[in-house]
Amino acid sequence: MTSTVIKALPKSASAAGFNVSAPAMEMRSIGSQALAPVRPAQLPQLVAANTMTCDVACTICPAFNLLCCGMKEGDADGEGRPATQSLSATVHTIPARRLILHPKEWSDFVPIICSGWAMSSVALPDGRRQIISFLLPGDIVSAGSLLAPMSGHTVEAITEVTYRKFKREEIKGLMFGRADLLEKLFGLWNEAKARADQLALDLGRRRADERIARLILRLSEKVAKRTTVRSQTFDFPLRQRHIADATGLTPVHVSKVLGELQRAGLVEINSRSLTIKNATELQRVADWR
Amino acid sequence: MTSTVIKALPKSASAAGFNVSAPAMEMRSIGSQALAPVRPAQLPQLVAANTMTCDVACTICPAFNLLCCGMKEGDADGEGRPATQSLSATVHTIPARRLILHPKEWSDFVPIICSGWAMSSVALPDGRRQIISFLLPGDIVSAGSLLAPMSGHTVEAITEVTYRKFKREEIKGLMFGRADLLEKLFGLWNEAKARADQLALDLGRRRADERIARLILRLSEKVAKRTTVRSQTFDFPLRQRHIADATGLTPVHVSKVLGELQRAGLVEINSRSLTIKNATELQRVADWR
DNA sequence: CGGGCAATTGAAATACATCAAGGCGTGTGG
DNA sequence: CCACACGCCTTGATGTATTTCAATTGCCCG
Repeated sequence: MTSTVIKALPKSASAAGFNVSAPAMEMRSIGSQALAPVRPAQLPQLVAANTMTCDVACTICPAFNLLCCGMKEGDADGEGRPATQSLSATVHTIPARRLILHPKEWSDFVPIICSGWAMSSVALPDGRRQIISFLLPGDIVSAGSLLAPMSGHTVEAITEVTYRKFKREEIKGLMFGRADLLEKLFGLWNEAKARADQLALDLGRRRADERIARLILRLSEKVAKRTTVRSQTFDFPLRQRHIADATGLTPVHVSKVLGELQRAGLVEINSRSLTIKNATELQRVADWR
Repeated sequence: MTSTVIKALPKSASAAGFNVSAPAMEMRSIGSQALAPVRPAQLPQLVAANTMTCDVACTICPAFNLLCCGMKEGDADGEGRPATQSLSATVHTIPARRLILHPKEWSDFVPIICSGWAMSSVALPDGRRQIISFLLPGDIVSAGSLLAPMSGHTVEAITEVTYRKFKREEIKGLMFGRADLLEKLFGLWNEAKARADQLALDLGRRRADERIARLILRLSEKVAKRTTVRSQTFDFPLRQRHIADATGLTPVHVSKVLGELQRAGLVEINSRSLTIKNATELQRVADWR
């Protein structure tokens, strides 16, 4: 695992890569040039479908909104705090299936996904586990972990993943006293809680096909938020085991239900990519909204 | 529904009643005497098993910890803010089965349970629903709702319930800038999220008997925190329908499993009260901790 | 005293899990 | 380059947990 320390999170630094698909990605040392204004226009033009430019990713990224944009807009209350400039992060790249956060670890760091897919789950000693959320570029690994080390969760890379680790204490120091940043944080919290509650509703009260269809639609929307190009096809690196652990089902049963959905022409999955072929019907199955 | 406006939440005001059991309770106008030091010793001595004195309740009550104790301890940073004194709340008493918070309502108030049992749930249009948590005296109706109106939840009284409604804006005004209060709030929030995630794990990956046994043990601990007297028997106003909606099961099936648990001599339920007769075995069934 | 909610119980249906076998793709070591 | 192992997916047969349906009882409350 490589690791590079960078200073702050300037707009240009995000050029270090936020893309949804997970290509073999190299670490770039962006420490020294961090403040040089690299414009997106100067970057390689690979804005293909389902590939996220840094612009879009940073718009979504809570870290960016909380820590950077918030910074600029926050000028209202006057002070150019030194804390702002000293916010540091280390960048890490890890292969698929590696852990980003161990369930027992009480880390002083807050990881934020930069590229690739990860998952956050809770598990029983006997191996049964429940995936709480899938993490895509721009996602904070558990909003709650921002201000207090919360554990019991396992965070694992699904594809190769690049992420930044911020020091919790620095973030806290920055946020306290900034009402606007706190407001944004509360927004994130409430979203996370609302999703958790919806998950409980799904697991407790919906049947297998509903759950799976809903998972697909949720992921589809989540991916869509991270891309400029609308498309019914997107990268889908999940194994059926992941779908099973997210929906509280068995891999075998997931295979059967997924097979039905495909035979019915609602979706199509091949070579790690998913296409929604009949959105309205899929939404009907999912009892969407 | 009666309603009385009181000022602040002084230690003595909690004498207005925090008890776990839900007797027919009358509103007491505590507005004018709020600041008179009514000592618990002067109250009727009904400290029976499972009856909570205001002392214990206030120790537990997040509102009290956040808004009152925090107040006193917070003297470290010097200022005696006027906001502190102007924190107001209305007290309400409602019968069983009445709603405290409507799913679509975007309320400007934060309710806190003072007596009785309530439940917080999310529901589907077709009537299926999932109980997210049971609320006992001292519980804030959703920690997240403290700082942003979060809805989609239905909060319903199970027994007759007394609760206070605080103005969100006042609470926010009080909390911002008080690092110690914010820390406590984060703690509450993280607890809530952790419970929600455990709930998802239970619903997704445990079987009926485990879920029910765990619910009983959780409630037992929750009640125990609110009483001074240790006892294996406690008030249990839940209908099997509530257990079903909390565990993602059917009332019929709850009846069967509960019947087995009772026939096996693990628990006993009669006349709205529950006794854990074989804790160790119940914990084994529950796969506890 | 009657009506409605709550709980119990049994029989039948069904949704999902488990078990088992085979195919397919992919990486790996000979 | 091939053989092989391994993980992943599929499919069918079988088992089981849970739901649904239905009938009965008790109880509380008007």
